[in-house]
Amino acid sequence: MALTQTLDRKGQIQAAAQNLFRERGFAATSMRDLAKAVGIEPASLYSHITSKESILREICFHMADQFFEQLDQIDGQANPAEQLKQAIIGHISVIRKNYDASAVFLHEWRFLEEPNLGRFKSLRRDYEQRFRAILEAGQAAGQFRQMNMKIVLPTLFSSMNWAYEHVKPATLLPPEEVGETIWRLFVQGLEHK
Amino acid sequence: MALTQTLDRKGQIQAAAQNLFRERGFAATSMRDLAKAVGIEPASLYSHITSKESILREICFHMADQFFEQLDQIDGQANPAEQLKQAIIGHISVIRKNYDASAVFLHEWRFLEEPNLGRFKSLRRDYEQRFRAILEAGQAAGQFRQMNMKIVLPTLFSSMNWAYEHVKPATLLPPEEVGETIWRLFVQGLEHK
DNA sequence: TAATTTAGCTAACGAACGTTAGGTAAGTTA
DNA sequence: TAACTTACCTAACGTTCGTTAGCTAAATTA
Repeated sequence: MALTQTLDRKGQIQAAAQNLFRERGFAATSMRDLAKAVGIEPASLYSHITSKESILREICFHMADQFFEQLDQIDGQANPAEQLKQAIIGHISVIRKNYDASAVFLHEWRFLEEPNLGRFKSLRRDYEQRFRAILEAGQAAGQFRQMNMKIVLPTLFSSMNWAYEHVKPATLLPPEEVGETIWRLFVQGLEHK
Repeated sequence: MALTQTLDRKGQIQAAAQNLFRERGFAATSMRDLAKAVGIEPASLYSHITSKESILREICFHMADQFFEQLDQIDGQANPAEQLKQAIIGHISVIRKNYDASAVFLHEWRFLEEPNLGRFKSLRRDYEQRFRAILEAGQAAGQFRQMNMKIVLPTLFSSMNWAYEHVKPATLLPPEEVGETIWRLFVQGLEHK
């Protein structure tokens, strides 16, 4: 990440780890790679962290916190379509603000060890349920058509999560534009009315 | 995959590798893990393959072949919306027929070494262009609304590619149903007309 | 049947892995 | 100033990594 010089050592390690874990994956990144990126000896990392997995753990759970915080800012009075729009834009904004960390959150969580792995999966399930509730409210209110939620829900998440895996230029599209386009695609479809 | 007993050794190695690379990732799967899954000694693998990367290479390019074959079966006379439907269902069918291998294709290709990595990326770009051409034909014909293709195209691919990463029950939904639901979502949207 | 190939084995190579032990020199606190 | 803490170092630990060398016994071919 940028502005590394303003971070303390712990922060530098986390930032470098986010970047390396994103680019090469957790398993293919060695502690020696990480130490080199930070500019210290491998053994010195252990003055600041307790294990390789602990770095991954902090990245994953910190991202989870941010996704939940964003959900809490949705207008509870708005109609389902409007709530969905806010949730989509919020989700994408969190990804965009944490380019490296969100890729790690999305792809590398499986290298968490128990009990963290179980806790993580549980949080993820809760988060998905919040989106499901919005979609079902839309159906109950007659605003959304009846569709198989087992398909629509993962499709929505896949659509929101693509942002991290593309090259920088594409990801520089403003989150509001990406979010609104995906939302319009989902609500109105490609076809002219 | 099932029916291992009907495969020759090379085929068994490929099937086991597809499964392990999907479940743990390429980097976190050792040749000793692979040998154990096949039931032979690690060194014996090298009677059938030339390197760990060569296994990955065969998986990735074999999947690429299948995706392109599927595209060639689309009805060139049909209108863009119909062509899109066929392309989506075809893409998802290929994934479904190759549950493990498609996950490897989608996630582990970055561990290819040059020049295979470059060749792979190029094939991928070509494949995406074929979908883009269908969408743009729909816009040119006035059937699809004008939307930012830099967003719509990756959204479409993300939507099609989720199938592999979910637990078995969800993936047992028939490809036609998944494909048609995603297609309807894209063309008509969630909202009632 | 003799010669060759195939498919596996044991053993081991050098390199890289995550991590720990133990020390040093500078900065901080009592 | 003396005691302690912090942030790093060098050195090395035991393990695992992908892969090779060299062998054997069975299957195949001449």
